[in-house]
Amino acid sequence: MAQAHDQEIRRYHHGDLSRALVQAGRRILENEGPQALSLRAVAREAGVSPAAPYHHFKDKSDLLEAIAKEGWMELGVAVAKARAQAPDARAAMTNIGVAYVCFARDNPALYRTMYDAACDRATMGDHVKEADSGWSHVREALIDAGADPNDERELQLATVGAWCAAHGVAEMIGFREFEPLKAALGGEEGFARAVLDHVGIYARPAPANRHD
Amino acid sequence: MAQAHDQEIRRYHHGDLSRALVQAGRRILENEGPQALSLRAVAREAGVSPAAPYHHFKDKSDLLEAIAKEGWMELGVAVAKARAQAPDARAAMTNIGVAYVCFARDNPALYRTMYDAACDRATMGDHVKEADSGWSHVREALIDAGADPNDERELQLATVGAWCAAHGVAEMIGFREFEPLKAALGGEEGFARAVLDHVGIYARPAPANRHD
DNA sequence: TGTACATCAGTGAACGCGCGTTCACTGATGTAC
DNA sequence: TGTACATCAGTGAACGCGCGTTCACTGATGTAC
Repeated sequence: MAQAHDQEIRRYHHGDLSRALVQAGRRILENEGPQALSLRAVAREAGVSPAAPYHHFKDKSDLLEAIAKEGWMELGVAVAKARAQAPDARAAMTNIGVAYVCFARDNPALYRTMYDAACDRATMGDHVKEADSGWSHVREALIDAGADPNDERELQLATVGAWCAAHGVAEMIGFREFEPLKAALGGEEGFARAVLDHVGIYARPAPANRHD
Repeated sequence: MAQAHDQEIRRYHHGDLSRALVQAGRRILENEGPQALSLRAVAREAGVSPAAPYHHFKDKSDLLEAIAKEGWMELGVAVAKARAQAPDARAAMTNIGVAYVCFARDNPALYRTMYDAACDRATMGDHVKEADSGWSHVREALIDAGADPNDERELQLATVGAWCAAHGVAEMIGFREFEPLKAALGGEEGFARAVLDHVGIYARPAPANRHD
């Protein structure tokens, strides 16, 4: 029982099929793209009958949500790491933006699935509210960078703005027409940094110290 | 023959099926969303057999491209109008951004289809290069607003930045978690304006007049 | 002006496909006694 | 420690569905003579 996770031999009872299905789904996303992500394909990839997933997920979209959720968590980790490694508060914002874009670039199908699920439900999901989520890291980084923590509206606006900019760049970065510009700016990361920096995802200083 | 376009009576030869199919597709998008947009559904909606579209489009994706192209053209028109109506160059940028976001909000399924087609091909398409495209209007509006027309890299960067910001806002604006903020900012248009303004989609002044 | 005919733009039936989901089932597991 | 049994987590066959695409066809059109 305890060693079930690591064994390659198939047994009738899988051990942790729920997790295996999510991983299989991610493998399909990576190898074949979002349009190949069917329930049957996931079951097939996990080496299990088409009916098996129904013991773990209500229906197809329930499984997709689980996959998306894992994506949001990993995005949160990437953002947290980028933030932690920044030398100062302003650099933290840039780093976060670049990390966000790189996550989307490195996991394009997963990223697409995450947003598709969000769009279908018209909500980003509960994950944004959790501590350690990408969203809350952006928010805190903005405070670190001088945003007024007492001006809730301003803070929300800044968070949304930074998020939108990063999302926009994430979706544009793959387009061929930007190849020359990317090359001129030192690759995709340089491109992302330059665009985000140009647009300006940083905090506006709080009113008190605005006259700088 | 001449009056064929306006007649309701169905004749064996349709007259302008190509155009009718694009319109049917848009009707489906509006009423049932992107996932309902199958070739068969479009033919059905146009009142024609499933094989008929093949006389006008190579395959399904060819039809989708035609629908997307119409979307890009209309987006260009909306952007042009917003730009033309602005009192000054800076306001033009904001107006363009808001118009972009409103277009996406008012035609969500079409907008999605436009970007999906673009992502599949990894290119935004030739439309961006045309005069009167949304893209070229943004570029020109940035020059009007003080961007250095001789600094091509800077100009491209500014255009990409503004476009990314607008796209980001367009995709975020539907999420429920922003309802309170939208309400506080006077609705969706106010929200879009505030976020775009906060992020800053404007031109950086050319070096010559940078010390303002 | 009339007719023969090539071409065009439809039809409708059929193809094979993969999908999500359900169902009755069965093998494996763990627990109560 | 052994056994009976409830429960759990699988199987595999089947359902109906809508899809993209192809095919031989036919009705309508327009043009050459």
